[in-house]
Amino acid sequence: MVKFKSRPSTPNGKPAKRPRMAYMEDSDEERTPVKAGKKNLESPKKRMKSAAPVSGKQHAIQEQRKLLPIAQGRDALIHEIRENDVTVLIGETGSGKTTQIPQYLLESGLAGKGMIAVTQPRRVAATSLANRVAEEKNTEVGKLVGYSVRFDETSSEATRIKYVTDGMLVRELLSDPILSRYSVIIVDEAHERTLRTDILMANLKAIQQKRNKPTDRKGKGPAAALSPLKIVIMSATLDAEKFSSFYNKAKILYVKGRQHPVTIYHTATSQADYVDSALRTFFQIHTDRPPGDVLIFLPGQEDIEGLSSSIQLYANRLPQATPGVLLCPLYAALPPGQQTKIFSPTPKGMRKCILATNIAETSITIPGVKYVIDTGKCKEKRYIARSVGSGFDTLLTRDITKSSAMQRAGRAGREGPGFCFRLYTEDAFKNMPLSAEPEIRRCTLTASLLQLKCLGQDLEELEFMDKPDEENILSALAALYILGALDDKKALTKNGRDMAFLPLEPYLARVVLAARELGCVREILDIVSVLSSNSKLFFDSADQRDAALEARTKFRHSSGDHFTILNVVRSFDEIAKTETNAGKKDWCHKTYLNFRCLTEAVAIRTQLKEVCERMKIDWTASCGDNEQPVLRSLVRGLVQNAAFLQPDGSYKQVMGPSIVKIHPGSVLCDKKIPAIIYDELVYTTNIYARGVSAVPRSFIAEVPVLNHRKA
DNA sequence: GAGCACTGC
Repeated sequence: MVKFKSRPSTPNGKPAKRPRMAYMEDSDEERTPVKAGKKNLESPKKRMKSAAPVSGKQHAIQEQRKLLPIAQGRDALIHEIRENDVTVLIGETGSGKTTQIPQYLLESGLAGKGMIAVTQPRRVAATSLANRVAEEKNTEVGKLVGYSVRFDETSSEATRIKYVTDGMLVRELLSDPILSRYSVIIVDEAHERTLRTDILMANLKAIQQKRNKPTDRKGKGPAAALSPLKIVIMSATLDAEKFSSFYNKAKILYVKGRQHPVTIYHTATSQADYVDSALRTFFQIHTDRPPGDVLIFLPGQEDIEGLSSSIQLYANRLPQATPGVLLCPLYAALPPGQQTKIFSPTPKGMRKCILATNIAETSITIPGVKYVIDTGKCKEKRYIARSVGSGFDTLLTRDITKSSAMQRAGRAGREGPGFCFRLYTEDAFKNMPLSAEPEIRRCTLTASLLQLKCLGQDLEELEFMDKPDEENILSALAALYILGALDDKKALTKNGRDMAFLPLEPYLARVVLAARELGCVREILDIVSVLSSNSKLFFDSADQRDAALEARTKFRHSSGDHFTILNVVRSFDEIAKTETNAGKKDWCHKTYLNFRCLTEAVAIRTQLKEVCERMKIDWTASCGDNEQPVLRSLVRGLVQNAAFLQPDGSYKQVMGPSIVKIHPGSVLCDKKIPAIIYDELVYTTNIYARGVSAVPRSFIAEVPVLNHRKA
């Protein structure tokens, strides 16, 4: 039995005055509430009438819009944004800020002749928001309202509101450094502080200084013809002051959300085994509480699989009268077919139990959840910079942050009053950091540094909300130098510019450029496309491990994972010649390959071929069955990731001090290979090299930069 | 002997 404190507490840790407190409702912060002001431009009624011919569905949509919490503050919001160059808007979940504000700004004429961009950290968000807003505007997406994400652009000359991924806008800087097409840029989900959001926010500050300078508008300097830029930063409640002070004390506005009350319980004592506590808590809910689905937050796949089978075991032993349990695991690497189960309605007399990673915190909203069990744990990727180019990523379980805990609790109150059981004490909650450290402080900066170099900027000089770590910058500089993207004066080389032009990680871009010299671009594009796909090529869940290994043996290649990938892609291409989409899917299913990964890889490859053509790279050049050019190309990009076998069977980095092991998922695991190169190094239970190939030692020695360093 | 989540002309 897990003991929870009998008195529930509020999500932000303050004692509950009322037993059922609305999520995020109380706060002592001084706020500028947004209310319908007197400076109304037009009455709400008039506004709705002006919309296109009103069908029944349209009417319902417009009625719904009027009911959104943000609707009553419309005119005041427009007024504030008109008066201020930068506005920080804090909007709680369900306020409607992301769909409504762009429309308000357009309707008020505030955008002038320019476009309104709304940035999102995730692709799905950008596309689905554009669809939603187009529907509200009673038009097709791609006309007045459009979107732009990688591989998928739906916008036109007529587009005035464009939903884009933040990465897309950063890319756009390369061709249009002052983002001249836009008159308003709305940065949404700014609190997530992704690397791209931070780079964008730093650039926006500089761009606005250029575009809004009064002296320039009088006709002096190059900015004379520039139209001013409005910036709106939108975020969840935390960190408002930080955004505001970054933009010279920008005005902060608050919009209320619409969220059902969530009652929160903390455990009385801290729990040694969070998986076991989650198991007990689930059955306490299942036997004591009324119907409603349960969402359990766990750090990763391993815990999800473990807890899932324990729950199944105990559920089978319950008395017949107890409702059945429908288990739904949910993590990114799960085959999509098994993810859809979550959205289908819970069968009568059953209780759905969703076991999810962080993916359910922001990316996927699950209907019907009434109870949340929060283990208080997550996994975090963190780059450890080590002297010259020998850093590695860690992926370790750690405690979550306050903002994450609040987000998780909020997932219980989407459709009605809910309950959140935190498997940690109230003190533990109070001691959590407010929000996660921004990515710019904990991720590899190599790709961003290269992009900035192309803009004539530098990580050291650009003004960021949080400064990147010195060691991390040095490590990125070293990496780019080794790849030949920067010269010894830290200046961008021709090679570097070409690398930035390719939509690939710098090291993979270098592999493609090497393949150009060695005449094996065709093979390299096949490999690189899979490596830069988001999803994994091979599925691996505990229950089907042996069958999967068996089905895949025909792809295994003795020189390692890169050639194994090439074999898979070649087979898939063969199948694709004759099979329909369903046939390809079926083939993937039988061989335990991820259809999504291969589909994405094919899209990336197509894009890379187009880019190659523009760069005058012959992508049809092939080396046939000669493996040497392919391995040489890989070595050129992965030279930092080379390791030699030691007498004791371990591997030692060539350019760093670490002892590494070959990841168990690699085809070269347990093999004794004199020299290897690898895609990445991840520290979990050991320092593991993932994506490994065997290469002749001489290939590593012949890379120019190593000769340099010896000389 | 093992894989949090995202993104890109």
